[in-house]
Amino acid sequence: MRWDTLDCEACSLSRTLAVIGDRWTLLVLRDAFLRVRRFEDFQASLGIARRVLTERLKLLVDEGVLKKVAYQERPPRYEYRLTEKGLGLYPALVALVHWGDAHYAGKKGPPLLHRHLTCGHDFRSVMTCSECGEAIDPREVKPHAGPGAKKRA
Amino acid sequence: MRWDTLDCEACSLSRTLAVIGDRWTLLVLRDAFLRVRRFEDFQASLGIARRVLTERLKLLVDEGVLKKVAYQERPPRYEYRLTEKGLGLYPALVALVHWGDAHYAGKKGPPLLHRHLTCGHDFRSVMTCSECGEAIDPREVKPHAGPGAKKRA
DNA sequence: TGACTAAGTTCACTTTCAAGACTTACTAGG
DNA sequence: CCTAGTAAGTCTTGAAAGTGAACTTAGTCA
Repeated sequence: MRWDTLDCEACSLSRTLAVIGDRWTLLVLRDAFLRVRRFEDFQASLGIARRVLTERLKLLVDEGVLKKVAYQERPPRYEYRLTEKGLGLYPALVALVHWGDAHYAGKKGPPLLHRHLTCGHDFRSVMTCSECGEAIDPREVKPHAGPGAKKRA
Repeated sequence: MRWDTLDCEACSLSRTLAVIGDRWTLLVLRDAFLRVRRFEDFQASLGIARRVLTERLKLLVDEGVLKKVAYQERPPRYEYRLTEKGLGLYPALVALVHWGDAHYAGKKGPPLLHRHLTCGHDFRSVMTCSECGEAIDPREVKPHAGPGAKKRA
């Protein structure tokens, strides 16, 4: 299988990675969640090749994860903002950050904390079941084929 | 910044991506969660270059996400199993899958469903606050510097 | 008209990946 | 002892992606 055919796989993870799985894309999204919006600001924060940044932003816009919005008309200047679809990636992003906190924080502790404004505390993400509200233990999950599964011969 | 210096960044997402951000790694982990264990089985499922698979498995073992265990002694044969650290990636993985379900499932629906054995239902993941138990809305989160933040000049 | 800014695009080189073949280690069985 | 088989790699070549820096474009403003 080739990386550039991931979007054709009957697998939601493959299709997701077709959009956000290239190098730097999740870090671009991290910055978008930290309210970075302009090309130069993404570039300054990440320090990556400008062509790579251009390509990542374009794909995210094409897939509706970010939207390119004019913030000035004379001359026309653009910024990139998260869409609802893009906001939907937040749980995955925060879960990755918290996993990194748990395993790679170092002696000083995590570099970034997340304050839940609703209750006023710094939080860790807990993944719960949409049906019963319990925290999910991967040992208590059984994957099974859904309607979009590839047919077995 | 170069991709191969991500682990040196004062950012948990960077450090996480240093471990799981290369091509195919999350798909290797997907298969591990689906109980694929042997090299040939990963290779058959993914269809990727054998050298790439070797490298991905090695890094995951080196970082303690998978463990390489002998399942036979004569001749010695190995399989790769998730560790507790590896199980900790489950929330992020499932969040990515459910995001893909929401946006790329197609007409038939998602290819794979997840049955929560505790309550007997297929579930979607809901990320909640560890402190108050409410579902997290990214608009109600404020990131702020933690103890491991890089010092400002 | 020249300087400036933002947002790209281009170039030469390096690194990573794809595809397939090949190698190694260690049997089991004749 | 030899051969065939299996699992898990390693190697080679060509293609694709990424790096780092310079350059270009568009549209101002003074």
